Amino acid sequence: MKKSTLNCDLRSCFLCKGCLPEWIPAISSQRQNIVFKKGERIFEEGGLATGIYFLYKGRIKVHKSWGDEKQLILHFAKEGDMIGYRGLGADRTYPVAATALDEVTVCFIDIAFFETTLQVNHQFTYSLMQFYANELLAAEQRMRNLAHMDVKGRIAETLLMLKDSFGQSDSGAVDITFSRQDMASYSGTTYETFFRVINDLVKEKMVSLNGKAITILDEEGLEQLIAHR
Amino acid sequence: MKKSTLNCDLRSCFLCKGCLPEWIPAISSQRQNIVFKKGERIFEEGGLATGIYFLYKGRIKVHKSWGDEKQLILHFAKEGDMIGYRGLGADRTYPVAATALDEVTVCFIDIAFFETTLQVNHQFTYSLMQFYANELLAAEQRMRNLAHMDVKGRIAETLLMLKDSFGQSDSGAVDITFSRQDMASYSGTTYETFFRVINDLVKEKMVSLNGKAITILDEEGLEQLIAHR
DNA sequence: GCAAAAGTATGATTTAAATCATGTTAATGG
DNA sequence: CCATTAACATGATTTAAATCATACTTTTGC
Repeated sequence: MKKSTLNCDLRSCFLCKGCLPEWIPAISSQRQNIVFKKGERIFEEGGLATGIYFLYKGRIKVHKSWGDEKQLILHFAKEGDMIGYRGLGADRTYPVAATALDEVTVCFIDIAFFETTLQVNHQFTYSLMQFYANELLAAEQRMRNLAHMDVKGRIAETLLMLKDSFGQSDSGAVDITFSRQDMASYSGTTYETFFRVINDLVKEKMVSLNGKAITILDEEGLEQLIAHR
Repeated sequence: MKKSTLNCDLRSCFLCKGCLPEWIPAISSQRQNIVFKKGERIFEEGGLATGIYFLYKGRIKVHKSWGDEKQLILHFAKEGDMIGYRGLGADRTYPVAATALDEVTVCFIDIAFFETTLQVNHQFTYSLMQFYANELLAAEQRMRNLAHMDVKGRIAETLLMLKDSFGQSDSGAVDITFSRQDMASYSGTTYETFFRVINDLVKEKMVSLNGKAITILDEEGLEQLIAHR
């Protein structure tokens, strides 16, 4: 973690897009651009919530752990995404941890300033409320999936989600490059099981492997694995 | 479902407590008090979101189904609670269903009026945002539990949650009276497994049974089942 | 440039929990 | 009030997925 030389453009993140134009200078004077190295922890689960982060460059995983071995990845964040917003809940601690997956540049907004922003920008507060509402929907959907969908379905869902958010490589194919470990943790399974299921999917010609990358061949097929049987 | 003769008191629900006093007359003229019979569906999963409900009397379960057999209960609501707020998300349909567990009286607020309320009552919008944030936290906690905690732990958690929200019977003991089916669906397991685990807990003297009711004897013990091992 | 660590690959074994099967008891609506 | 359905109880069986064990391969920090 170190101060960045690169400053964000004050217009591509959720915060800057949602605020009154008059408020942008205030943001500009308060924001701190910070760089994290690959693998570095941005904040810890249970740690004091000091502020909100807007991701300017790179990828971050947001996760919650069980014991010290198992973790569930809740979210993969990319450019433009906001993280740390879970710290706005009841007890002002982060209920999750966040780790950089690449070298990452973030814009940090102090929690006190963020709250002032909410008081001043009513429309932004409304957008944030809607944002939370949608996150809640998604979380409950995944809750149901963890409870009732089988692993294969959950992995199919993970692949499609990753394709939608991170897909489209330069080659035109929909390549996905996260570690199997992380993709398994997002799916709520072990990496051994993840690996086996991916092998099945390759046999069934729904995906193909080129080195690390997983390429989706049959989106329809994957969607059918998700439908309740 | 029928119109209620009984009207709510305009001060005990989340809406009335969070709004400007000047807005209460507007609420009063817009609200509709409705009664649902035990077992009646208040709204359907996937149905068009028409408004928000505030529970004035009785209990409601909020659930999401998988196929037509399995369901996951997301929330048990009681007097003062708000339901239907998940319909405020992206596509204006309820992502969950709600069913009356007793005879229930609700106060229904039309979605258009609710949105006007949000525009007028900034502090209420802020409270609602915080409410969602806390729900999100809780949902993600449960997601992790479904992924990594064993059934016994999840059932212990369910019992403690029910005790906190619904406990305290007249006898002073912490009695819980929901159907085993529903408690199992909340825990993310089958009722057979739920039953077996409850038997174990009885043997271990952590709970006791008096007819339908489950009484918690050893809260500490249950909490230990939740701690990650 | 090399060593240690992190990630990947794969088969064998175990286990937790779901499913199946069957009987009993309790609700509730016609 | 009786009948039909829903909820409860319990043992036997199956199965999906985790765990264990072992080997290989790729990173990356010193």
